[in-house]
Amino acid sequence: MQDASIEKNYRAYLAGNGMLFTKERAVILSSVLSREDHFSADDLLFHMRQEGLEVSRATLYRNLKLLSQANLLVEVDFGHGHIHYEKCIGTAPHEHLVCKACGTVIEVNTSKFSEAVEKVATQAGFMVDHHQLKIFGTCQKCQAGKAEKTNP
Amino acid sequence: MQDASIEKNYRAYLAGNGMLFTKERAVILSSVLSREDHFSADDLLFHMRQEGLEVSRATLYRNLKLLSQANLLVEVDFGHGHIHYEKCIGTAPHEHLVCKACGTVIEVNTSKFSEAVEKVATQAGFMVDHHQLKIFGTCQKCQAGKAEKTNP
DNA sequence: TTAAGTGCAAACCTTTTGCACACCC
DNA sequence: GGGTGTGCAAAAGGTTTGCACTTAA
Repeated sequence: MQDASIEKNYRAYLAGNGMLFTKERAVILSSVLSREDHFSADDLLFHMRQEGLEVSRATLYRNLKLLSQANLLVEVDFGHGHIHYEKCIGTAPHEHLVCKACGTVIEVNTSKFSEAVEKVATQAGFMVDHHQLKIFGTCQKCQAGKAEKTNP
Repeated sequence: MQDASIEKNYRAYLAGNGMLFTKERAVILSSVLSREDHFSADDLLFHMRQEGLEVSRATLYRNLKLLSQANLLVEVDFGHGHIHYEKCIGTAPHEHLVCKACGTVIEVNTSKFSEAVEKVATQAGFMVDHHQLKIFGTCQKCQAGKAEKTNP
């Protein structure tokens, strides 16, 4: 889906819920759509400020929550002490490998799990919205003892 | 594994790292081992106090982290704003279904995923320690519209 | 004896909230 | 115009930390 049509959908979502499409929402939406990685609220704020786009921290948090509710973002937690966000649209289904030694998050493209997830949940009468598989362990670099600690 | 032998292992782990086996550590270990569910630091503290077992909050946090490092606990995050802990030993492999409406966490016993997880990770040169699959959606009760909001 | 651990209280950090003002439709 | 959103600053809530005191080995 193109960004323009995502914005159109978002406007419709907002209107349908009696909410306004403000300039702050426009700016936040386009900043979010421009990111390919997973990011924290702080990351995003930092990058927005670098580009001269000013929104308050409170507004950003309020809107990240809203975008999650609108299914444009998912919240992910890598145990780094804060929430990470990830675009839903234009992102291939993938899972995360989290290195306990250096903190790196590796994405693995796979759709194998999705059907298994669906099956298991359905057996419990559960209606699936989305899932998160996180695999914790040690990345290749750290196994070789040559990674520098990053803390994304 | 019996609790006694777990304690023995833990003592060995501590000794091997130049750490002491204090009475606080003994009390926390046995409290943790007595729990079958997932619990927050605060849950545990509350229950310990009900049983007249006093440790300070700081000590509890320090020791929960230590128990995780010793692979006796895993940290899980259900997006409830705080970490949950879960015993590693004596717990069947299972995954979590988290209801977005009422917050309930349902456990689903399955070992199907483990081999798939292993395979995917190995292809990325990743050494698996443990994994967490969380499935977000709506539980049966909430689909029927008859759940009262709990926030575990 | 002495290095390691504990308790306390204060600090931290991310996220949320109350309120007055601003803005979208 | 009227209700929705924003910014600010303060609060909240879970978790961590500095420091003096205690304790295991």
